[in-house]
Amino acid sequence: MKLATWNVNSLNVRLPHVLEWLQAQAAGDEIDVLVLQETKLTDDKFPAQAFLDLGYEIAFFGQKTYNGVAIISKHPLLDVHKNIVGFEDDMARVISASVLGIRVIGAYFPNGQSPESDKFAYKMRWLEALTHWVRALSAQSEPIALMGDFNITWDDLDVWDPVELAGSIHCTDEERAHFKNLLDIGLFDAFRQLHPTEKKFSWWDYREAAFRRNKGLRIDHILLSTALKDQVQACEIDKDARKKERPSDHAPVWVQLDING
DNA sequence: ATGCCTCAGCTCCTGAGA
Repeated sequence: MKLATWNVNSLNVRLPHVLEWLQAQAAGDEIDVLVLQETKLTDDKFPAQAFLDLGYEIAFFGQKTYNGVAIISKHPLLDVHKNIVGFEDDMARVISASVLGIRVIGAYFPNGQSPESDKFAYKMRWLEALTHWVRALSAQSEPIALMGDFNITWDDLDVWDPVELAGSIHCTDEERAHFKNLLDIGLFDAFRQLHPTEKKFSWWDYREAAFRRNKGLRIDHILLSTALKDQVQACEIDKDARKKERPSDHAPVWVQLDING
């Protein structure tokens, strides 16, 4: 079973990339579940048919201009929820479903802008609510796959220049403390589990030729319940997707699990 | 140059992203 996450920065612009990527992956082990962030589409504009034509089921939750999330799945999507249950939010940031007995959560974490801003305070409240909700979910029997654009680096290995970016957004102690709280629920970082010392990034700024100079961050993550630890076979960041014409600023991340389906 | 690039929208500039 292969799970993936990708912040596409406008599905309207990136739809051809996503379809091409799904089809290219299908040459090996196909993607079973893909969660998307920053679709930037209201639900009436979601390109549902394109995914249905490839044999995928879909669930989506969007809004105009900003945010917007979706789940694309080869298997039935059961018990779909939009946003963090129990947290009032006027932004479309989370969609979750049960897929083959796994509680899949696709999330677009708030950016936070800068530690002094109101947006950072919102990010802290949002993270608090997410952790509370995921903790409640973890008390149930289903293992969890929390995937998406976290907008948080776990540690300095995830940062191209940890000295220059120390204490800046995505790298603050407060954000990383929330990341640790999520792990403490009983989740592990699939990429780091398989690549303990590799400095690899999932996002590069469009500006300053950041991709060419590999000035990036690893902020897109797949956290899995520890019950799945022995089943993890591979986890990679597909940097090639960032090399395409008109790419998203994020690369997709996928994990292969030794589970039927 | 966080004035750098990209995207959406009450679109020819502005706000936001990270």
